[in-house]
Amino acid sequence: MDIKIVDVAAKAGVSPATVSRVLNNNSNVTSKTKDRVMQVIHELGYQPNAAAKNLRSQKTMAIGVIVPEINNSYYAEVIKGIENQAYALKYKVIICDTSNNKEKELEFINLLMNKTVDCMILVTPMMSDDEICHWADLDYSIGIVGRYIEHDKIPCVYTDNVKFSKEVVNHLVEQGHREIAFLSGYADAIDSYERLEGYLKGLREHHIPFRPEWIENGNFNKQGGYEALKRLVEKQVKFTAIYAANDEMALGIYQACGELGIKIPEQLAVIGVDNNRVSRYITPQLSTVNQPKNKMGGAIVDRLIDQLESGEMTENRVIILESQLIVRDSSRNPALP
Amino acid sequence: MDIKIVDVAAKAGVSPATVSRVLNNNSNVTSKTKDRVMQVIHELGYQPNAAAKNLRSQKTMAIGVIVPEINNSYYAEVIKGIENQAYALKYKVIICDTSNNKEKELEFINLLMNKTVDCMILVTPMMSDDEICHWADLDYSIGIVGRYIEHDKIPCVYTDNVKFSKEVVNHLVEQGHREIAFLSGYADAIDSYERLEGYLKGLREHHIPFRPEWIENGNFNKQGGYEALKRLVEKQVKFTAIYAANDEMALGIYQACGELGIKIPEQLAVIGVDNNRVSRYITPQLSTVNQPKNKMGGAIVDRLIDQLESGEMTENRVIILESQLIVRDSSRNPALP
DNA sequence: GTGAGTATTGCAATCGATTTCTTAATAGGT
DNA sequence: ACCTATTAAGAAATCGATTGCAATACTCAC
Repeated sequence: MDIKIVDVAAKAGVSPATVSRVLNNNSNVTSKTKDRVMQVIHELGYQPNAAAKNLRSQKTMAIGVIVPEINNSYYAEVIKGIENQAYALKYKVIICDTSNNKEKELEFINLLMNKTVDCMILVTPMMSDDEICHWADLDYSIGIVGRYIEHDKIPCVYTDNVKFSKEVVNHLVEQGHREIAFLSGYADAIDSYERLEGYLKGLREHHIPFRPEWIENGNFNKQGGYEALKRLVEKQVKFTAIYAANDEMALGIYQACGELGIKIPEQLAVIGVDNNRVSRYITPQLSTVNQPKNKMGGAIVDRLIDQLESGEMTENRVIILESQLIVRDSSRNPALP
Repeated sequence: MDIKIVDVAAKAGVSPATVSRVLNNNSNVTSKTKDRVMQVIHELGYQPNAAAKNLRSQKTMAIGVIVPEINNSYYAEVIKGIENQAYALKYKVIICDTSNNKEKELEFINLLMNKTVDCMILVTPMMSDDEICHWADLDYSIGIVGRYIEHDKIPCVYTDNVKFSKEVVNHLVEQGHREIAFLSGYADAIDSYERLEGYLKGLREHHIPFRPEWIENGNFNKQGGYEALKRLVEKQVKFTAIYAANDEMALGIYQACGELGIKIPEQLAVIGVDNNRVSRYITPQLSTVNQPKNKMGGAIVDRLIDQLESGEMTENRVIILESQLIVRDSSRNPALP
């Protein structure tokens, strides 16, 4: 049915080898035969069979990407960056959405690494460092977005959670707050841990004694944020500001405050992380931290492909990109000038 | 380096053919040898080489998906539905983001259809019907999301743009409006055309004479919506309600109204399409039309794979899913009970 | 015009799994 | 116990492109 390289070869009066050479490296082919072959290729609309090509050349020109939720805007933006750079480098992108399911994640990794893709990008906050190192030890070519991994062979691109979390605390203190609650995400996600760490360091830098009742968990989703705030209020915890480990939970906080009649930012300052689309449109506008998501995606692709094609470790294994505190109404003290 | 089927065969004391049979159809293998082979497979951690498998079996178990913007929530949700169903049917998903670039789109289609994927899903409002039919005539196995195509071989899943647009107009009329503007998207997008058609039919049903100055173009993006509203006001067009062909443009309308001091919904009723995440959070809450995006993605996968594996056309080539008018504050007449 | 050297091109092996065709082994019936 | 029917397993061809090696054609100098 389909047209094969032998068909092209026959019609052009050359051998399949020559056709292949025309299509690939082009080394040592007369421009006359080259033209003739190209002519036939266009006439017949020939396209090389990818499966055969992959098998023989041991390359697929494909990158696998594993994300927890493709419809979450953070991951969608990272993927966008990956897509763009992959396209520029002539790679295809296979996306695997794990729905936050770790089983699925492992399954995908196994599925893809058998010559389905040349390398993989993990954008997963759930998997442990050890597990990730394990894959790399098996000579799987992988890159990580959003966290740091201590392993020679694994390029990482991320923003410094600890650093920006300290900045968040700093900002809240500047606005006059001394009682600052923290709303964490999944307990086993690396981001939760690091943002908590930054929060604690921030408190310490301002000599604010930490109180355990300030910390609640909201599992990174809106419902979790809503419930967490209600718990805090019910337990009569005293706090004038709250740092949510992502914007999604901050939305839940807004909802709970609405129901409880708590005014933002007058009675409670709120700040999130992610710079979700919604954060700019909600009232009052939500302060947040913006991460260069597109750039992170692009950078990891660059690094991985470079490593893949050069066959050796790239110079800058670890790339830390700057994130940016975006102060909006939800955390601004109206009493200050 | 990697473990191959012959290695497994050797260690298990059988032929490669037997190992293959154990892994695939399992027809005619003693449970004793089967167990032994499985044992060895696990010991060695053998995974079949996908490239070889694809070449020999002429199948890739992969679906290509072409979308204009992966970070647009509408497409992200459709993709999520595709991903889930593909996973259930053991297919992989290759995503191609065209950034609304038609050249790129054609390039991707050619790239993928050469045994890189078994079939493709186009979620593209830009390509013409003729072009799409052209691919199908070349025996490319494709499915369409979001529009109807007149072609035997192409399964389509969509919501009825005309129908819900009439409902939108109907709703606005019920709220007391007779002067209703329409904000279109790209002129060459099928959605723009059909929503306009529904809008016009809606006006006619209510015997409202149509005025050409009511129609503006906003290219489906926020900036376009912003500029379009300003143009309408500048031209002193009279209208008390506006139907934006998507929520994104409605956001632009909100911004323009804010600057011009136009109150929503008191002075202008606004309604969009898409049920964007933002629409629920913006003030006033934006009325919109919700499409079952996940379901659309899942349905097209079902249909395509069914067709692919049965080898014949599925019964329900055309699937029309119900969309749902979501009335919120932006279009509710405060004077009505 | 001849020979050395290089530029083109073809032949055939190869990538790793699947599958058809055979052969060997087992089961079943009388 | 013997012959047939059926099942289990192996040998080898196959999918379609790439590539090392061999062969031929061509160029140029003397």
